[in-house]
Amino acid sequence: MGHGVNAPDSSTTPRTRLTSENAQQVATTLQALSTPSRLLILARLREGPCAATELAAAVGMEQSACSHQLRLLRNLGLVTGTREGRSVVYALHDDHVAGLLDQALYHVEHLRLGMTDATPGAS
Amino acid sequence: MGHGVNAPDSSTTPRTRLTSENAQQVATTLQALSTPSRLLILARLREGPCAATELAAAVGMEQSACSHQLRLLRNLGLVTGTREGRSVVYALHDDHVAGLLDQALYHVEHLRLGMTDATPGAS
DNA sequence: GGAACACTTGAACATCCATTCATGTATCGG
DNA sequence: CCGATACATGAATGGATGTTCAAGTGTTCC
Repeated sequence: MGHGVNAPDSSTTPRTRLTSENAQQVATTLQALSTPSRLLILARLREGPCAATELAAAVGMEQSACSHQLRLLRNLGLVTGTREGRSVVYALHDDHVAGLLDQALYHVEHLRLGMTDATPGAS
Repeated sequence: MGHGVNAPDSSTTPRTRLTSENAQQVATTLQALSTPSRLLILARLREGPCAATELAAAVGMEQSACSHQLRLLRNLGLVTGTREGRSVVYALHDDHVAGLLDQALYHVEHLRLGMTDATPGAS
């Protein structure tokens, strides 16, 4: 086994039960992964820290738009920004973010295997 | 280890690399987990199959609104609906959905531990 | 057949949200 | 100081989305 973040066995009941109270907050956090731009930003940071401008170029979006999304991700505690000279270097907040990203990609990939069409708007 | 779905070790590079191409589809699927209503629906189904009306009551939303969201979840391949008498019994599509839910809850829970305020709109 | 139950569907509506454009702040070099 | 680079921020805009209301389909029982 690795030394990283270990998620619980999915065959057992999850420790954290979802209630009407925390549902909003969980949804808010997961919404960070619900848009291509943020997903690409996080995926880029998954491979290592990166300055804002370089990051924007890497994911192919305007610097301003990227900055807005980075602010959102920072408010959610998913990424951190550190001033370094004139640059601000961004990075994933901790291993849990990397884990969340990995597992999300893993499961979504396998979910798509059993599907013909995942595009909304189908009859 | 359990017999269920096993996600890859998060300390290794994920098998599925996120690209500009599949980012949209991954985002679309993950968006199913980005709203309290759908999250509650999935969490309820996580504990076993359930008829539509009973499901709506369980998550505290109007039957129509619930049906709309169920349609969305069905189009994404996350849940299945089976006619049974006059009822339509809903269930999670497979173990990957349960796994995705569990791991999402697990990571989000641990992410929130290192935070004071996750509410957007903060200065 | 017809009433009652269970669920779906469509349109209208209000809200939210990601991007763009323009401007503001901060750091470095000269 | 002043310009240039690097980011952040605010307002505006267009598109997506969740809910509600009203009507439609399907099923069971008498």
